[in-house]
Amino acid sequence: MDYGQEMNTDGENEPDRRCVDLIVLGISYRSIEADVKKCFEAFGELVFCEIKRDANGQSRGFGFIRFKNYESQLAVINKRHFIDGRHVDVKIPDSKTSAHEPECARKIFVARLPDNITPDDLRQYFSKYGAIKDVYIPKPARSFAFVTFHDSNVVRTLFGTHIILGCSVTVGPAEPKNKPSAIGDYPSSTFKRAKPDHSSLRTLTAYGASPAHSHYHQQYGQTPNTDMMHTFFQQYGATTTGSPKGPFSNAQQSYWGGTHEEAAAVWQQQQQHYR
DNA sequence: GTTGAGCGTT
Repeated sequence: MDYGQEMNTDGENEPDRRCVDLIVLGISYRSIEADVKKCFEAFGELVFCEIKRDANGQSRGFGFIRFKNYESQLAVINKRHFIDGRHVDVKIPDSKTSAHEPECARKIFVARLPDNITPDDLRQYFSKYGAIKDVYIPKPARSFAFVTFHDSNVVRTLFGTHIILGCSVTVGPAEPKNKPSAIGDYPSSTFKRAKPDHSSLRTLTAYGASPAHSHYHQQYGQTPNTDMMHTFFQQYGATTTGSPKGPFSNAQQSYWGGTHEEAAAVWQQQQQHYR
């Protein structure tokens, strides 16, 4: 699914100036794609135009369009237009930001947080990177927090170490909510070779990281680093003090072996061990 | 064969 984003004709690769699919509401059941197209092409070139239909081909009265240039999108959005004698509304679809993209994609996990840091502190610090939707700090404090942005694109740029109020904190991707065992959500094709070695703590730790790795891959298309794994373990209260090389030394190689089921089992042991 | 808030079979 690619609508030509790489063309970069109008700065559309910049996070806030990208064209997205727009929902067109209130289309006449009699209208066809050409009618919708004709209406919106007056504002700029479309790369996509579609009316949603049921199994019988009957229009469902709404559809989606996408412009090539952001200026065009700006011109039509949240305005009322007329197609075939009916007014239609154009909006950013809700499905794009909620259902289609999980909330955790817009969320960072902040670890090693001093207990005296407030939500306002975090808001103030991270707002220089992008608009913030929510800041969550558990009560009582547990040395971590979640910061949710409006745009998922800033998230991946923040992974690593940050200094907030003189304290070094670690930022990593947030795991899916209510799913510490959401290992089944990750593509098992990622893990298909070796068997995990239950005899070594190092391997246990490495396997425990695989959901985070996989999640990272799926969400951000990059290979996670040691720092990020560190963050992941802290999320679950695991002891990660000491050299980063410590329990993480063979994380990479182990990550690529083993199955999700195995990783899940080992992860359970891992958590027991650290209690 | 009608209708009129909603959210996308790929």
